[in-house]
Amino acid sequence: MNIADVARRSGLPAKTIRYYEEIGLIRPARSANGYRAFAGADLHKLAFLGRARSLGFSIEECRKLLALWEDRSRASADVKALAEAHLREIDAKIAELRAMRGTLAGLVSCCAGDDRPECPILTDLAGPD
Amino acid sequence: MNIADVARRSGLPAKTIRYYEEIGLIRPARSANGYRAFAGADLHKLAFLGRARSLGFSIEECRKLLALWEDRSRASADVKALAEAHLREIDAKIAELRAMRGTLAGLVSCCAGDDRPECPILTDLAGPD
DNA sequence: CTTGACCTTCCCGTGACGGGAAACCTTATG
DNA sequence: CATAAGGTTTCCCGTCACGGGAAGGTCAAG
Repeated sequence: MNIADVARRSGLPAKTIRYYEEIGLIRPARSANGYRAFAGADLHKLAFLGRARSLGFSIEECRKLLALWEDRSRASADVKALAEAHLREIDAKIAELRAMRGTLAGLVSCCAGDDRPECPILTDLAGPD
Repeated sequence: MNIADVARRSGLPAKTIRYYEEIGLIRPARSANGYRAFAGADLHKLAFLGRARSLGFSIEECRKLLALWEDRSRASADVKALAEAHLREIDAKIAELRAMRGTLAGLVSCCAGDDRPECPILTDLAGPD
């Protein structure tokens, strides 16, 4: 399989696949002409990576997940710990965004939104004076 | 005021303040010795920027907010539109994170988390086979 | 006069790629 | 057989919003 096939089948852009090779997540073979020659296992890994990334795991977390996946003597506790740590990161981000959202929504609801210059959003950003 | 004073009073790191000057958000005067000489207006702008950034506005959005703040003939509708657009971005991010969280929490709850290798998290990431 | 605390600019690194150039390879068509 | 079109390679720069750290100038205190 050439890179375009793998890109189509994995749903990842060719650029991303080359990047993943560069940082050592995959090691596709090479054909005589220098083209990357992807095997089924490479495709499977890329699909795995795509799904892990879509759940918000960082590249380094994906690297660990991939290692666990390939380690048949893994303990599921290690995978679960990784996932739970990521879950806590997600929760922290959601909490931060919700706090922003709350403040901003309050300001927006106070703003007339007409052609006059008075604006509680700017007044708040300008701070207490 | 030197940069350390402004950093302390605005809550922004000196590095950030220099960066904001570099990209044209502020234009502090210079003393004879080459040091930045911040006026009250500069400090006020930096505090404004710090608050806008803490609400998640991008640098370019902050630039627009700053321009609106300094434009006494602004229409509050313009500010409100900017804030509402940002609110929609925040909502989109929250929705994306909540979707991730939902999927991941489901997988985590199915994982035994013991020393056996069987792990539904990895099985799911590996895809339908 | 020296020490130490400031300040300056400059350059590299982050994360996870995307865009685009220059050059090579393959396949289809005339 | 020549050529055109499309696929592939590497390489390098740009993103966003700074942070780290080096090399060197400045200032106030002892």
